Amino acid sequence: MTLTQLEYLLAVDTYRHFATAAEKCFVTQPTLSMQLQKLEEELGVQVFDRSRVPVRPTELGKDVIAQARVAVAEFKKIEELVKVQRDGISGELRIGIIPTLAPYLVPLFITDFIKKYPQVRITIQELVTNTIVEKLKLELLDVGLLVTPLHDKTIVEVPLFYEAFVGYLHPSHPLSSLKEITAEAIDPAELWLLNDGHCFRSQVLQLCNRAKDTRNVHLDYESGSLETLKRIVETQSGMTLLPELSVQELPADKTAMVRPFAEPQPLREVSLVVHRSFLKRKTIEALRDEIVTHLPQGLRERHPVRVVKIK
Amino acid sequence: MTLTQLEYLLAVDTYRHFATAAEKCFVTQPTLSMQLQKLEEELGVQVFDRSRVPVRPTELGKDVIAQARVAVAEFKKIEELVKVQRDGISGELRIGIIPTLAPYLVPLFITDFIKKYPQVRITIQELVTNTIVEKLKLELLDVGLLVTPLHDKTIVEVPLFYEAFVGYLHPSHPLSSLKEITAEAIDPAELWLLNDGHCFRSQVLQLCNRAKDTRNVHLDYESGSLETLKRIVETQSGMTLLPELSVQELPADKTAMVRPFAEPQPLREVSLVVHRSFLKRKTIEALRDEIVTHLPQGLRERHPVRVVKIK
DNA sequence: TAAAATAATAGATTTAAACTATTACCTTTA
DNA sequence: TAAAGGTAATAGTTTAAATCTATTATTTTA
Repeated sequence: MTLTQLEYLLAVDTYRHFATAAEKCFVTQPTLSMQLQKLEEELGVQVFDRSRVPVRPTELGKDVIAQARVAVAEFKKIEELVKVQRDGISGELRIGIIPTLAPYLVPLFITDFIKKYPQVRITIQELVTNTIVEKLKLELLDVGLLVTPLHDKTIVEVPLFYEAFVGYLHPSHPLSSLKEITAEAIDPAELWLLNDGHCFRSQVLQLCNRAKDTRNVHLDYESGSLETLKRIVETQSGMTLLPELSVQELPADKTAMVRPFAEPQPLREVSLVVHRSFLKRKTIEALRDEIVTHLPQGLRERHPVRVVKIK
Repeated sequence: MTLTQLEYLLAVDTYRHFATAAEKCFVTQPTLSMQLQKLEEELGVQVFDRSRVPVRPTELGKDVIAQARVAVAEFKKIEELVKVQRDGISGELRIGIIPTLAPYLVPLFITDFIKKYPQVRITIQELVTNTIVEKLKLELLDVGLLVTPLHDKTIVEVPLFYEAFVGYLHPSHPLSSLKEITAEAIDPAELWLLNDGHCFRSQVLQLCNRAKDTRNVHLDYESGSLETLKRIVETQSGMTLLPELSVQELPADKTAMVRPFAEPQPLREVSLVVHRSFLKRKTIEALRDEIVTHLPQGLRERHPVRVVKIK
């Protein structure tokens, strides 16, 4: 059994396709096939069921793959150790972040982070929660920024801050006359909502005591970005709920459309999450510190009161 | 970096000698030397300081070695996983056990264990606590049976039972007239003791409130085995302290020389200990179960009251 | 200072990993 | 139902690298 064989094994598990896996490993498909056969022969078990398309692990194969991921991760930490010692914080950092956080959180810290750690190459992908979790498990991402808790044992959550929900209302909306709003006063049926799949959607519905998904809320139109929702409220009518960070830098006329919730404000827990293998630890710790120090004062100091849980 | 290279690395760390390490890896010394050089070159750091005899790790090398041990252990678990699935509990099990426990504990479970798990090849070594701990760290032992706590973060302790101390007195001894003895009544200066290095010695001294080591107790003669101490008390005079298991199967005339402590009896915590890498998990769990089920009734059900800590 | 011990180096040999080309075996589709 | 396309295995060759034996360079010990 060699380290290379395990890497081929993990690649096949990740891509579920021999040729693709081989390409990602920079070898040809027969090379990968043969090494996998040798590995299976040595272990005395079939790891993949090749009779199905796409290939998939056997039952025992799943355990082997899981342990192989642990072993290979521990292996990589040896190189990491030496690298951090020699070059300081450096290397590639692949971040996955949910779309309702990205446009407001990333600008806060990104330039200073790049200035402080010029040796780090950052990749940022806007993805929904489920995709981030999957990619973390396959080691296609190093770290995720999203809303927790996830209730996933293979993922480690590091809470960063607790973000309030706020109302965003057209001046014509009945609740617009109030200084503060409450969950009870909101009719979920008249809320502009994000597409299904965004965790912010389910958080909002849950906040309004509508655990189950709802059809014909307002219209069939459902947006993929908070900015679209804001634009609709601004130029048309109705209301929507937004996360606090998205209304930080509004011009005065638009700030007038924001209504905070009455205390205790509903909050969502925003966390940095990593796979429990804890690769690139130092770099990720640097990222966490950099995000936290760049948060608006109010957010950094807030304690969790009523946190909206997803699902 | 290959798995083989790491194994060479660990072997050199374990034996601190290239030729010996090479032999244990079943390769020649030049092979091992070259692979280690390649590894060091690839990592870009010197792992061993060869200018000293015997060779020793550099500061950074120590970290590399520690992480390499973790990685290689996780690697081995892949094979273990498959093996347990295929063959059930099997393979080699190297047990280290302290001399004050071995002759009384091993006979209790060993034959039934061998009968139940014929696929397991057992090796038992009688060693003092420190040696067992060192060998566990170097993976020269799989499991230790000794008295805890050890206060060592790399070792995991699984308490098995709480064993009482008892007095063993020559009929002529003044305390012999009493039914029970107490620590306060014992003069440590007139106790027959084991050699220095045995944890039972320090436990007994601690029990009698003599934390520091004492010279000229009784005589210069200090025994290496409890059986010798017993024989001295039986045929000569004086007293000694013994662990409970060592007086389980005595003939009537000798049982008469045993005096238990008054409640609360002083107890020592006997544990199964393993390295935190948790190799051979299933086999070791089987061992633990087998030991516990073969304990004398009284021992198995006893709760810890006053436990004598070592050092 | 000579002998012994230890690790590094040189060069040859063996082993095995990787490549190209092709085949076998599915599934999909025309 | 045959043809096309996709997928992994197999065959044979080349390339790379791990290991071996023999020897040298250095340090330690007697």
